[in-house]
Amino acid sequence: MTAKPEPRKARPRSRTSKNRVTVKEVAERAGVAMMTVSRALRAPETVSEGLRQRIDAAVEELGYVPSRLAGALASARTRTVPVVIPSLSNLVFPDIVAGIAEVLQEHDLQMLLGHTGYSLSEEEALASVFLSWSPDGVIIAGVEHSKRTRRMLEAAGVPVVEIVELGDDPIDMNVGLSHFEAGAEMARYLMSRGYRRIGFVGTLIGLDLRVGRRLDGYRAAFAEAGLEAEPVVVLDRPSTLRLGGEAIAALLEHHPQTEAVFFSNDDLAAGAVLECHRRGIEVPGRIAIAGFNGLEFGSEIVPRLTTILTPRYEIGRRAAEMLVRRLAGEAVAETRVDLGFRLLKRESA
Amino acid sequence: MTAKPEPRKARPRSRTSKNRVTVKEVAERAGVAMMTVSRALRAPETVSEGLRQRIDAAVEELGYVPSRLAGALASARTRTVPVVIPSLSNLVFPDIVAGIAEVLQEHDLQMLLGHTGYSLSEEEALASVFLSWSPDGVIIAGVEHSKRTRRMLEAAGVPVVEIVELGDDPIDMNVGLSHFEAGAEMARYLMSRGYRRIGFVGTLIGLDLRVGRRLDGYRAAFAEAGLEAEPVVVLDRPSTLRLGGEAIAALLEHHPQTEAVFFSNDDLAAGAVLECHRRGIEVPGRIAIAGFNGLEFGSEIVPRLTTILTPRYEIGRRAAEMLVRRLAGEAVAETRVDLGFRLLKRESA
DNA sequence: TTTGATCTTGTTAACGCTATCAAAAACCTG
DNA sequence: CAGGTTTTTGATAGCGTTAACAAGATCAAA
Repeated sequence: MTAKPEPRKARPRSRTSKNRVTVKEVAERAGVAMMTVSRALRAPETVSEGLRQRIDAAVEELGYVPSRLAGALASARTRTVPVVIPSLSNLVFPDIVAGIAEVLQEHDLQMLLGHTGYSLSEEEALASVFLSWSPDGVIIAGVEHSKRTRRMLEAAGVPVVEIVELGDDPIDMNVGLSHFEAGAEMARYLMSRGYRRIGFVGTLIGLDLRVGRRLDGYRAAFAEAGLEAEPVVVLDRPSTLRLGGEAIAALLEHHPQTEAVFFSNDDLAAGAVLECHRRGIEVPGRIAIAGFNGLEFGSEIVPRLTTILTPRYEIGRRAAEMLVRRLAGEAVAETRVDLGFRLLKRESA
Repeated sequence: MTAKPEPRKARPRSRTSKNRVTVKEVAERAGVAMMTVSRALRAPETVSEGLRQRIDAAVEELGYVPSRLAGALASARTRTVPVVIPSLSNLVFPDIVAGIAEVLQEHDLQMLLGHTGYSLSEEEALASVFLSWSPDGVIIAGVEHSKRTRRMLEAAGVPVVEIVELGDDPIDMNVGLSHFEAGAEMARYLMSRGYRRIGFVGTLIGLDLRVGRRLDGYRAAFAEAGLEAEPVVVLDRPSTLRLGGEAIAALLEHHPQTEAVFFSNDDLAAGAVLECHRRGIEVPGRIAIAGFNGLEFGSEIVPRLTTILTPRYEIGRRAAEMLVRRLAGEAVAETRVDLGFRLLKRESA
């Protein structure tokens, strides 16, 4: 009990997941130092022709695949950018993601996609997981997050781009459009067409606060014109065509004087148009219908959907570009980019 | 030059990405060993109440966030499952992904989503990147991959589930349905409705070999009945409603005797129905139209789309469940699961 | 009490890679 | 061709964690 025990030696063990080939083996095979192998793979031009060939051969023969895990840990760079979006089934996001993916790929950055299901707590959980992987940057939809999420993102010390919606106080960078303005614009347009009793139907679920913004803008425009926006129908389920159909049916029954309806997105609006078609209700004769987003199907149905086109792909690209520029150490002058929207005046309203 | 240089000592450096808080600091603060901190976080029940509290407090005070990178490297487990799908904009995949995500989440596994754009080489690149992150398992759409992709997946030594389509020689596990059978079933159904001149319109792009399978089955059924499937129109762009509309227009012009058309998916089919609507062409009177997948909008248009419903969500869940079971060390008896499909007989054909 | 079994805690050595810096080699230049 | 400069290559020490094992502490049974 008194004799100071000499330091124990833990015996080596084989913890290696499988018979993974490592740089060491490649180095031995090629007769060079590990470091030279590492260099030959990441910056071939810094290694002499001869060695490079020997190394490449060894890599090929051994079927060496570098462990990004180890590389990332050693270099403190993961070349990884998580993208947090609310939903995959909402066709708005694939377009955005496509834009992001394209740019990130060009710069050899790996995109990690996560969806929150429009839930703030999910978003928080996702952010936490993603950040624990030490990403090089983060792209996240929306400007409203839980306090903790915001704190984590700020503390992460990496570039963050909030997308889709423009906020007053972005965490870092922000690319999107004013959903308030878009809502107001549509309201003005509908009024300009002579409609007066104009309803609003939208899904207000969890994180999809963009809808709320559009409604706000919508109301503001009416207030300005001395009119009142009504009826306003708020749905609490994810938007589907079916839901839009049900909504228009209910609305026509309970508020028969309504002349036009602004739906919070094209899915609902198109569903309403289709429902009217089935019921033989004339659009826009009996009731005018407008949507939001400018998805493809809006231009295929009859009558074609009046809607607001959002620059989704462009938002994705721009966000990724800003991120990349920041990673390259360049200063990004404009950290808040408004990409606007376009009113598509078509036959449905 | 002669004196053997004594081993150089590289001086320590600060490579730490930022002022990251590490277990070490937490341990010091709590007055315990690093290992105890590690344990307290991963398996709290193995640490005594008192220490656990001190550790939790230290974690909280320091704002410690474990580095998964380091953890994964040390434990040779990343708790990560890449999911490789062809496309995000094809509405088929979000359903599958939702099923997968749900199960993985329950088991604390992180899903990494990647899309290939239906390109084999993209798929290969993606597989390579994902594997270099040492995932715990892989879920990948389709059963046809490049030789190298297949080799990499086999060599990875982790559970692999190929989904959507059933193959004869899966890499490991396989969940899906027979697209050949589905195509044949639709052909038989259309024939049973009395149609004889039945065309096929589909997009055959890159990796979407499922369409080819459906066509094969379709042809086989015709051959069996002593009829010939024609015309067969092969498109080389991604499916959209617009494309379906154009296709039906062209087909009616060049092959006016055609009585029915089987589209390779609902997008095309719905686009065709809408085009006919615009042109005042009766469906199915003048031309019957059938689709594939059973997406929502098929039941909202008029006439409702006759189609084949695929169990997408279920495919996702099942695939993830099999993967999880394998990770838990359980043997999975049935490694090839046929989840079938359902013919939805509606008004369009 | 003693002894063996069980539970907690700690020590050490990886995990597989790359940043850093130094040595060696190759290249100039007058 | 000496001396300086540039380019290549190499040795070492981490990156931040956890597996493996060992030692102490605690407990139960005898």
